[in-house]
Amino acid sequence: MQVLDERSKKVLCAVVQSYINFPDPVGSRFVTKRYPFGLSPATIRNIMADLEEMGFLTQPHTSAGRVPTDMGYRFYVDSLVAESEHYSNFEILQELYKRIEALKSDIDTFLGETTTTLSKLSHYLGVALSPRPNMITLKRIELFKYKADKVVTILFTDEGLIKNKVISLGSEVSQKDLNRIASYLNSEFSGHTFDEIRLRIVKEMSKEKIRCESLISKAMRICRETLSFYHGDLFISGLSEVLDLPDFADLKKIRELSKAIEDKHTIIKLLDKLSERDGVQVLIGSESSMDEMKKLSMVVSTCREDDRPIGIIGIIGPTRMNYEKAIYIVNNTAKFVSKMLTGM
Amino acid sequence: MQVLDERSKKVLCAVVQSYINFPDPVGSRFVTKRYPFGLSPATIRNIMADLEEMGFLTQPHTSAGRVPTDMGYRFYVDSLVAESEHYSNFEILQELYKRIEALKSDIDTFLGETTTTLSKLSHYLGVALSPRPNMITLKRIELFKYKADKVVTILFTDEGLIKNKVISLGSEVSQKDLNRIASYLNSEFSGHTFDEIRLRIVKEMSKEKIRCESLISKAMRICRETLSFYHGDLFISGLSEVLDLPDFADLKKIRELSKAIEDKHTIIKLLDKLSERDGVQVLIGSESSMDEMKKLSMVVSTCREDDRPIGIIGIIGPTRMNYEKAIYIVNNTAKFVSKMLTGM
DNA sequence: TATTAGCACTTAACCATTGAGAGTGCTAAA
DNA sequence: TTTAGCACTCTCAATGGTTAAGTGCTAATA
Repeated sequence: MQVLDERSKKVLCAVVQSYINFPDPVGSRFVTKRYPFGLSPATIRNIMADLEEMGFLTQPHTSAGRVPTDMGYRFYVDSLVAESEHYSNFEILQELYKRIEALKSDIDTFLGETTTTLSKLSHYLGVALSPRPNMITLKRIELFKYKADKVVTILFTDEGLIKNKVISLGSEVSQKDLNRIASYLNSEFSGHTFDEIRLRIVKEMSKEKIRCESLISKAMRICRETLSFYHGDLFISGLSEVLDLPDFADLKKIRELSKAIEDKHTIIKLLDKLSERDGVQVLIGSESSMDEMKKLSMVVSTCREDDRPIGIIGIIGPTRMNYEKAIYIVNNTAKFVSKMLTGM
Repeated sequence: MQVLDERSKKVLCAVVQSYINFPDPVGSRFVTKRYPFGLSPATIRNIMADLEEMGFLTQPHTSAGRVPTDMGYRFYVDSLVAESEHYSNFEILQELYKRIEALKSDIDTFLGETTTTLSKLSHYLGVALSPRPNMITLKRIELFKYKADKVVTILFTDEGLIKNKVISLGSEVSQKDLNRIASYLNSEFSGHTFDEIRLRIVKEMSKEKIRCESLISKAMRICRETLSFYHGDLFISGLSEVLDLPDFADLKKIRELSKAIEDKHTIIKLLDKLSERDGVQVLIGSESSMDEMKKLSMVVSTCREDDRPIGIIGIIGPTRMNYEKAIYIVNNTAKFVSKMLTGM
């Protein structure tokens, strides 16, 4: 790929910025007016034609202005990061602190509320994903007898996540036995990740198969069932925010979006992949190589308590997104949430 | 209000039914074709004019067919109930059983999944509301020390709802003290509804104010905080289903709907009101006297375990809803869920 | 040689007009 | 009391002409 000279870069960024602020294809004349480079529309036209040839811009139709491609957005975002954080907005921070500080509940509702905060601040979709089974470590498990043959299991994790689940055993078990089972499970599995535990259980169970009704095999069954459903919860909110955007003026786009939201699967997969790296990450449109996300971008960041990742939060919006603001919000929210959780 | 003769009733129901099946204003000619009453279009026209005068039908414009008003739908629904359950659809039931039977978790996820089942079956919005604080009775409370000055409280209720919450105390408390607090709370509050407990706490605390740091006052604070957040959870799903309906072809309507969904408050209030009565209930459009619901109808039913209401489930759709099918689905789902929970 | 002014060309968006189609209300006949 | 006939109303889709915006190209210019 050819390298861009300084002037082309400036024009490209101007086009992207202008389009982000105002959802109409931007023309050469408009650029000269708004960004006084000291060049005439004709020159800008030439530059824009080059940029189009290189794949940074496109025209919706012959006689319209230009619109950034995903590649164009990518260039813009990268150059944003390069000149680090110019953007700052004290009001947003204040609002953020106010909203998040008020929440002191379990991690799940905390993450849920964080997404609404993100969406309110950004006017895009707020998302959050609690830790995946390979990242989450068991702290303690408690078992309670509950009606006839049912057992309530409660999982405490190092990440501050608490999960409960009702399990139906085939036969009745006394609370005393449950206590023994629980202490066995705690001694065996405390400190291990869910994935590790699952693996161990599979191994143990094949060994244990012979003495089928032993307490251990019951313990294994309980533990397996408890963990089986856990896959990390996805929180999304703010649909009504994005519906006001001109990008979703089209019914078809709204349908796509709501399908993507309801499916969750795709988004979880993406977030999961993104959670491997640290810091704020931006994924633009087709970069995700998911068809459902073709017209959507994500700005995400992992939250950590000390060194432990306790979830990933972010924003989903149209590719024509205010990346600067989104990055600012996500970055600060992630930092703030991390701090809150560490202190919590 | 005038009383309808048999013929008018039939015509009215024909119009409503036809409009439900096919979202175009229905004309006199169409009625004669589809519903062979042995009457000519002209006669039907006269009848329809009468029905319009009485408020059962309207015309979108002079030369269009007629469309039911909320009153028209109401008449139709009432006459449906009168001739009891004609409708039956074995496939739906099978699908229902298959979907719901697979779920054996805690009530919350159970209700959540039930809403998606409802929406998938009906192609409308599925909703569910867990019991309100005045209906839910505490079975047991457990307290665990969790990191520094934090306490995890776990509520067991008779309804099968298990809730947990992290509470930050100002000062550190030993697990031993927590155990004492828990057993105190259990002996005091077990068997009472959340609302009753809240009331009791307020009273006790004003009494207790003098001995501020006593264990009892700590217990009260913990219990109050635990209960304070509980207001019954609302589950909604199936937005992408309703977006395919012609009733929501308009962007403005979608916005309204998504605002209503996100607000939750309105819907909770409505469901709450509806949960007082038993059996399937239908609320049509403006009958709710909520502006947000002007164009929406609800079909709901309470679920009970034995005698105890354990939530309310239902369907939200456009006023032009297939009430017969919706009633059928809601009714059977409620019954089935109740049975599942009782057996669970 | 790089930039710019000028101009012809393209296209979407807007507007008014038109005609077809559907359905009504009214009147007079059966 | 019901029905056939007819004039009237209104929406919807198609049509065509006009406008405005923006381009690409060419020739002139600094």
